[in-house]
Amino acid sequence: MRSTIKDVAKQAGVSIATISRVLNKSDRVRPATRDRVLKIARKLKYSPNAAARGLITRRTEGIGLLLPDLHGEFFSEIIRGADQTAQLAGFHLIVSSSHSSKEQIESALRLMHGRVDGLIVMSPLINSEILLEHLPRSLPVVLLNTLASSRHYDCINTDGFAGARDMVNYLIRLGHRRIAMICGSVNNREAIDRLRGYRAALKANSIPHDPLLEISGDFSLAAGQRGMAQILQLRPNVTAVFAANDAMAISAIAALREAGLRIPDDISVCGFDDIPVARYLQPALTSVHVPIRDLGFMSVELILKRLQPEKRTGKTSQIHVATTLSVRASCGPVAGVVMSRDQEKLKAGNQ
Amino acid sequence: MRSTIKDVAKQAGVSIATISRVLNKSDRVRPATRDRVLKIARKLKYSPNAAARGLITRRTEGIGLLLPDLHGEFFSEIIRGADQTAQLAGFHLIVSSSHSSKEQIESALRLMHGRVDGLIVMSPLINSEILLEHLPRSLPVVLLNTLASSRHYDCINTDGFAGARDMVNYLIRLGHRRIAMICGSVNNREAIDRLRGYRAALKANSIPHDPLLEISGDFSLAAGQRGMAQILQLRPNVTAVFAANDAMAISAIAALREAGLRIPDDISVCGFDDIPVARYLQPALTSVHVPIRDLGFMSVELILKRLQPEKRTGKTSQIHVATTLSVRASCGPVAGVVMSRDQEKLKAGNQ
DNA sequence: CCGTCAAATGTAAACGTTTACATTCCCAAC
DNA sequence: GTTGGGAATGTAAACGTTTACATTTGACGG
Repeated sequence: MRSTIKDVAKQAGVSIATISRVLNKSDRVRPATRDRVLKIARKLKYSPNAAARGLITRRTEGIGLLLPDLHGEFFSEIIRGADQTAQLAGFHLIVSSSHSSKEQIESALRLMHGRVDGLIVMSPLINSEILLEHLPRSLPVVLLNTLASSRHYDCINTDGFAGARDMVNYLIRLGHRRIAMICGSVNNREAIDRLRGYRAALKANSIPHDPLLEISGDFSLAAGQRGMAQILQLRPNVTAVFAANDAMAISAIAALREAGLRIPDDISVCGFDDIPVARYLQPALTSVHVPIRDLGFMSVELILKRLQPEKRTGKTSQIHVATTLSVRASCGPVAGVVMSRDQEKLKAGNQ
Repeated sequence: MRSTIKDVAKQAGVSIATISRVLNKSDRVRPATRDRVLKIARKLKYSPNAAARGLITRRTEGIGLLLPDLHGEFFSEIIRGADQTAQLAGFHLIVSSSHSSKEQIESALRLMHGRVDGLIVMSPLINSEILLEHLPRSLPVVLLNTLASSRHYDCINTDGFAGARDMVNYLIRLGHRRIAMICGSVNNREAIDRLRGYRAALKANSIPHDPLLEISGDFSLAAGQRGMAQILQLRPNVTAVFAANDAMAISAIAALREAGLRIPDDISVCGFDDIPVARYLQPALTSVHVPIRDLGFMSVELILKRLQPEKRTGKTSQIHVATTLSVRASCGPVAGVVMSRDQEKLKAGNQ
């Protein structure tokens, strides 16, 4: 049986209040007493019961992290960013992944009650009203890349629109006109943003929009392969493929290789997210860089801020995370076109 | 303010005990009463406070997951496997990453007290005694690929020794004699096992052991690149490189490409773990397959089993997880050697 | 030697549940 | 009509803390 505060009190010959004082604020207790208590506590391996303490203090020192069914490096980088920040503040993370249905998110939120002081919700898929309706009113909440972003909550959103637009603009400047996009999951906020950015860039460059070039996908490795198979039917029409995330870009490239095509000579491919492994691929993957770990870091920071009593209320933060282009080797000038000096420069770009 | 059981009781005109009965086992309460209570509970958005309940039931329905500073897909697959299993049983996961020092693991374990019913510890780095000493005696614990594996705890260990040995045997059968290994972190259990497997295979095939071919590394992307740079000094001596994990294999391949070498024609490369992305790389990566997600899954299962009162004590499980070889394109017969029919078959292998 | 006061420590209530035990209720059997 | 008994519900203790308030202690000035 785990030892309790009473055990320590009995052995030390003092009351439990004194133990509590020693362990917390050291609210003026005689040094001799303190030392004795500390020694006995250590001997008994005493550590306060979190439930009991949480009950009375109304603080759990926990932060809930609700994630969608994320795969790969994106997922782990978010968690690592969040956990590192939380740990520094003495908080822990309750991670819950895979929410798609109303019931799942409901039960996940219910689970969090009484266990966390704040909630980070990354829910690009869930219908806005359902989510907003079930969000606790009593807890600080951060909405991360969530479809239902609202003025009433602190929000962090990566600018998928601008990122995608910039990437497509880059492709266009390389001479590409027939650019396909392998899309993310339907109803996914990030997928929608990125698709919008793609369309906007085409429009701004007076390139007619061709629905056939918008290939459906779902951010998974398998989807990239399927999507590319579909695109290969359109070849040699298509000279560049923009995948809505890196995972799909990676498997798209694999499909291309299998078909005997060279990248970027025959066809250019780029991704989105710039996961750590992107720069080490063959060819190194051109991608829209998202500061993934910072997303987790900033989310926790926002929660911690709200936990300070004086910051409890007040205007919500609406954080816009900018993306940058990581230009690497997987995109080149359109095949058969002589490179202009401009394009040479572009291709050299940053690492 | 969040509503409590008292609020519900008052509105429903019954005692709090009845509310509790309705919400828990439905311990014979009149249907009319039950319906009334349920309706009011829903109206008030009541959900029981986890801390209060945990205090009295001594159950938190939480499982602690202590992970080392893991990167990439390995990390996320473990968590996903664990979380999915936990969710099905109504449990949640408290994830804590990054523990290297004694203090860190101590404080992480302290944090868990009163918050979890069981603990999964993956701690290949920590000194055995320190870890074992701080493990709670009162909680079910599963040691996952941990250096300090002990008969007194349920343990799950992937057979890194056999996996590495098999891989090196495979390379030898392909004709390789000068095989370098880029190692994992020093003092890391998995790194040690894999290195032992490498040495054992060499010895069994009467290939003299060359310390120069054991390159230090730490499982990170950067280390693979560094390691390969080191190996390139030895070329063309070395015909195959075995990286202790896939991340290092990936960046090793990148370094090789940068040096203008072809894989596997000039040099063969293989990894360990077989992360999901491995099969989509260029060339597709030959790797030792580890059922990563199952590791998380099985760990949670073991904890849940121990939580059943009748299974509380009893012989500990010592689970040995076998690896398999995922033979793909990144390894081939040694350069300049004519392929025998045997080797042809080997290379064709399974996908 | 007493009264005063601050410092040190103790006492007990509170947090929101669950649950053993007590009570009430109602109906059936005598 | 009384009694017995099971079903429904209520009462209160307990879980392990924190903390407002009460009490004890001891030093010191008068």
